[in-house]
Amino acid sequence: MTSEIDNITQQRTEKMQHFRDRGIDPYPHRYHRTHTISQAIAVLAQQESNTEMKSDSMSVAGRIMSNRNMGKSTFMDIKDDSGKMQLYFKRDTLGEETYGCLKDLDIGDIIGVNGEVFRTHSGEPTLRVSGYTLLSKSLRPLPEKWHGLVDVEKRYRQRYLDLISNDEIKNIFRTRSKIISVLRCFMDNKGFLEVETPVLQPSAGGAMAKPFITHHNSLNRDFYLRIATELYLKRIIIGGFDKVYEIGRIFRNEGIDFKHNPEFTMMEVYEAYSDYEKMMDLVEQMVLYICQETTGGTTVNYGDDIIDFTPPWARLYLREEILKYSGIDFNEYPDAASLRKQMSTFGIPVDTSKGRGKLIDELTSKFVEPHLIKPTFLLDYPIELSPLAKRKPGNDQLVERFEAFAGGMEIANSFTELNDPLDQRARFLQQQKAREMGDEEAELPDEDFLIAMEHGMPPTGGLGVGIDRLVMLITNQHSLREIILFPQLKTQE
RNA sequence: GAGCCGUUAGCUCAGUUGGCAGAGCACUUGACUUUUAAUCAAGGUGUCAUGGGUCCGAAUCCCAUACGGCUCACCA
Repeated sequence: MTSEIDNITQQRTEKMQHFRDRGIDPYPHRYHRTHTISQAIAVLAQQESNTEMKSDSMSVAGRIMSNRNMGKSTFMDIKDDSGKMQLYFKRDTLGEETYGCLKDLDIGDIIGVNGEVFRTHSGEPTLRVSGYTLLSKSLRPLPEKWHGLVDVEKRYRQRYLDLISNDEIKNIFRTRSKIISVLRCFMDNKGFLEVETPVLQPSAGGAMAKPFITHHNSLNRDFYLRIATELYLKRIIIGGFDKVYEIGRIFRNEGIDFKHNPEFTMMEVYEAYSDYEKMMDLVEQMVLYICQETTGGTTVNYGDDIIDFTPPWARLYLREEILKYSGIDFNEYPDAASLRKQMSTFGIPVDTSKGRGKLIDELTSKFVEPHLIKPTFLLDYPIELSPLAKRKPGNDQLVERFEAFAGGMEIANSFTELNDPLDQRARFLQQQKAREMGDEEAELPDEDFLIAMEHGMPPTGGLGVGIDRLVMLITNQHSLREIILFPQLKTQE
């Protein structure tokens, strides 16, 4: 790009050529290391506590992170996935020629070294190098050693540099991986079957969101990237697998911000003969278990707050909480027009294309959600917002649905699943009307799904958990981009 | 999609009222056999995001564009 980087790359390319000139492959096929760096340091600690143990030669490998040349001796730091260790190269040990070739090594190169571990005067665990092997020559300079990589855009676009130079970043992604593995373990132990359903769907259903559209060439038709796994998982329940879950990538064609990435990871769970009450218990147990297995405790720090996941979580009614925080009782406004009018007298700007459900949703996210720091269930949602959920007995306007919140974010959504095919058909029709009124996110009718349900679906509890947001909570990160390795950014140029 | 802020060396950052483009790290050369943000001496390094404009003169002022951040809108 500029002459400077060309310059550095050219110098390093020349150094690489020096190795070739000496008959050394700068990119050898393999290297046998006997220990990781943390294992090597552990061996040193063993030797120190047991003086009869003799120090054996061992080999480790890693990336050179710093280089302190002192003339006839040289110190380097190398880093592998397990940690960091100092290397001590001495001319008297290596011989003049081998020692002299150190000048062709650079920060960023990956090397293998063998020797014995010892501790320097200042207590630093160090490997006294008796031989080294270049494993990969680096042609570009690393970010600055002290400040690391700070530029947020570069951190996301060149995440590998972020991982190399900012150690704490790796821990976030280790925790993310652990959370998913612990979650899987939890579900498996509860007897749930992990299944996979199509990402490419002829019609995008199961949630209210705009889909991505793609094209299948040989079928010559468009497909949608899934916005939810719901309708396929329910078909599986109908098929007789009583407890299923899927952890999968979901795609929604919407704006990007600290809480939203166009692709994100969600777990959906369906259990026959369960309902939303039992799903609340499941969520409480699940999140507590994940927290304990990943942090060792029942609480996490999230910003200035401490969040305790110990059950039971607060179970509050949506209507009462909206009333409490906004002063509006949506029961008094049975249609969109009257609710909209009431909201505007409260000075809340309202989009006239929104139906009653969307208005209630807006009241929730604007007035209630920010207060839900402690783990909380909000119960009983308006029917307009939930075309796949079963009505609340005794109240035709509400469904048996909850959303779980923590840290001011929604982390789970669940309902007692609608299994009455005639009601389901009517709800789809209602959604179609909303769509004709201009609601682009209304649920699309899915005839194939209706046929499935007409064969008989057991009473079922369903649950969706936003894995990314759960990871944000556990790792105390306040942007999705910090917990997704490659967050979506605009392409440059 | 709207508003505000940002973009200067490979990295981290200064840059005064519009008057020669700067530092540290990194890099090159030299000294140094337990250093550790090693130290010491010397050296090279720029499309000041991009494109226009104002001006004798622009990193600096104005306009547009790109990308990013924050706030809002939409959403989980």
